[in-house]
Amino acid sequence: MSDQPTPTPKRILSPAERRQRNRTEMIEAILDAARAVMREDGVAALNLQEVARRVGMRAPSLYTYFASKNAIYEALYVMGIRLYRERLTAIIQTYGITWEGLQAGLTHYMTFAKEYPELYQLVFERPVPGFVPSEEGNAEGRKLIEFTYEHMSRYVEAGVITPQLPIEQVSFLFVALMHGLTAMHMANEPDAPIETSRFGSLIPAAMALLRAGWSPK
Amino acid sequence: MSDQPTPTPKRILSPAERRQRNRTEMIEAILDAARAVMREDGVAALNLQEVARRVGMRAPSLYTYFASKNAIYEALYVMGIRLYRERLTAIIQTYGITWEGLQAGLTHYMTFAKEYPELYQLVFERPVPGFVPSEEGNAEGRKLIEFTYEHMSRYVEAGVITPQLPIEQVSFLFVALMHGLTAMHMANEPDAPIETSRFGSLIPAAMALLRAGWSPK
DNA sequence: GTCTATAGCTGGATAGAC
DNA sequence: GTCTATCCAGCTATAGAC
Repeated sequence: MSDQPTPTPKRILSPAERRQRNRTEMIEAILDAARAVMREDGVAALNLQEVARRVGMRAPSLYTYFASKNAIYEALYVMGIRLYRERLTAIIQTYGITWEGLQAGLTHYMTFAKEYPELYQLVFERPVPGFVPSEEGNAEGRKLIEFTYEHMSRYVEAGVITPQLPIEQVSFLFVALMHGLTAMHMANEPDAPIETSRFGSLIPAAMALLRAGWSPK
Repeated sequence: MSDQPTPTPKRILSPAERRQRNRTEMIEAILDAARAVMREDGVAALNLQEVARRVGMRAPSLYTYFASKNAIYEALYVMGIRLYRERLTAIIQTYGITWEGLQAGLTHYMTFAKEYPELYQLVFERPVPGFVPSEEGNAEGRKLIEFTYEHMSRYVEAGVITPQLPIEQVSFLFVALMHGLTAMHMANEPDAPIETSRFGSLIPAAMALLRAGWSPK
């Protein structure tokens, strides 16, 4: 036996695995291209021929990877929800259940819209007439709503905010305020940095006002 | 001379005037049909052949009245802004500059979205990729913004609200909150009566909270 | 898996007869 | 002013050769 330490060998992929890997990469490339088109021309203006051109193939070849145009929307819808939730989870872990954490969590809504406008619109608006997420997509959506609600509850339980309204209503008001500020931000100065933008800079003010309203001591 | 009192005669319209009247009625009929299609299929799904069918003609004939599909969008955009402002003006005149007036004015935003969803979307969202209002349309838009701002200023001057923020920011926060609540209302229960709906019923609560935040005495 | 070819559809807009 | 006929463009999706 050799006393050379056995280096973990780079496992040679089987042909089937290699096919799988290439396929996965292709799917990612297609989704990336689709997102780029949606950003440039609008979510509803997604166009398979343009997507195909960008990944170096012809439109019919896309059907090897996605059953339809709607399947691409669907995949991106689920991706958007998961990405939003992952980022929010990371924020909570960084800040804990604190006033700063609440502010960061709210700011995240606008940040997400700015950084991933195509995913934001797909998840939080109805930009595509006729596109309705499948049951799988809707299940992800419900998970996000539940997550948001639980998230808000933790701030109340921890005493970070002491609202005089049921948590559900508090949650709605926060979401509505962020949704509205985000819409105004994206319509008027989508490229401005959030902290100093006209609408992003209102987030702390809004929070302070709301806190004063809820906990006037 | 006859001592019969001369009844004001129904003035006979000249042929040119009759043509003009018919034309005006036709234009109104076309706009009405277009709004119906937008409501049913989505603003972006407006379709000239369907509009023509509903007013009893063929698509090419529409071009006698409107230069293009975009011209129809444009006309409805301006109509939406004017209608919104007229209704708001009426509300102010009814209530005066009072707390109830402020609430009615805010509620009007959601009411307008519910009653005229196609005009609401056209004016306050960007539902049609590629449609940008002309200079005339934009001028109307600016007038509405200015009107809102002045409207809000009057509540401050009258002492109905005593914000500790610049009026511009107060105005933004109100608009953002209403926009967000309206989006949630229209996405979740567009047919519910506003006063008792999940999101419409939050309007007074939101106002009270905001007032407490601003005027904690 | 990728291609060409094409079906099949929709919809905006124009030309020209009536 | 309204029509028929048509152009033109764009797009999704499928069939079948390679």
